[in-house]
Amino acid sequence: MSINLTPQRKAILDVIRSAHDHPTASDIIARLNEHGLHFAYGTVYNSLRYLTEMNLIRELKLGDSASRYDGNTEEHHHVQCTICGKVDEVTTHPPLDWTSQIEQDTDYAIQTTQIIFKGVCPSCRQGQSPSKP
Amino acid sequence: MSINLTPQRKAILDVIRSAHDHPTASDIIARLNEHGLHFAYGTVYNSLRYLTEMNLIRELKLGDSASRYDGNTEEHHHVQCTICGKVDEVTTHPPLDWTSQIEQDTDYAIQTTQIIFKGVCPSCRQGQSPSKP
DNA sequence: TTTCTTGCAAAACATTTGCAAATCG
DNA sequence: CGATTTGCAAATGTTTTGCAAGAAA
Repeated sequence: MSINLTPQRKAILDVIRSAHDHPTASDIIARLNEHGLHFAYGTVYNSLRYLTEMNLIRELKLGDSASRYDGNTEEHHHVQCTICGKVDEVTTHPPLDWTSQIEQDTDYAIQTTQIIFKGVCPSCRQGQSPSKP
Repeated sequence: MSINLTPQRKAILDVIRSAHDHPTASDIIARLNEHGLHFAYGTVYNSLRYLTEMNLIRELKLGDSASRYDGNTEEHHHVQCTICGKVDEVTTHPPLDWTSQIEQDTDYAIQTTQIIFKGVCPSCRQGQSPSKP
């Protein structure tokens, strides 16, 4: 079963790949609209599911109400600013024996590890009133 | 400001504390009903928010549609079975220098780390009928 | 044709909110 | 009294679904 990139799917994939942030479905629809493209909500969500299943994008569920989508399909993690909500990538990986350690402790056969850091990003940190412990 | 445990909040807290799983709001309402308690949805959600803010429980957003609630407020992580959906605790912590490593790499001031493992639990691995989460 | 995809609207679902009534100190 | 909390219903926001029409193989 090969990949069938319809014009809608291609346009959505392009939006995600050219995004520097991690857009939600609404973000994606807004950006499509800016380009004069008006797809139905159902089509956008169908396409996002299809692209995710085909491993062309990744769906990020960071605990906000809406899923975000990431054009980077390599294994990596994320850090989200608790002030502005921005999401950045984390390419540092946990120690190699970490997963087997968890498998020993939990008796689960671990398939994936999802790590989400929350903190304050550089620009929000600069905007803060200076307070030191 | 001290903690104001109304009968509703106390009943909800009791359900969460006596649960061995990690119940969702609907689970909690169902268990309250079994005890003859019928609170309004709004009240349950208000109470869950209050209890979370008071640090008596923790809200878990594991990427499912509904939040789960955890009576264990100590720092720990979670592993979820990809077959039956069961959630277990992970008490193993990442290396101590892990957070500062991430701070160096990302330039964020890290506040919290949330780690979610996904895998197959012992009973589902054995092919047994999966226990209800 | 047969299969897949789109568009649209409605439905599903978890959660929040507005407001009046009840409660409590 | 004044502040908080409850109950109810309606609203919100995200995502899914049913179905007819359209496109493609």
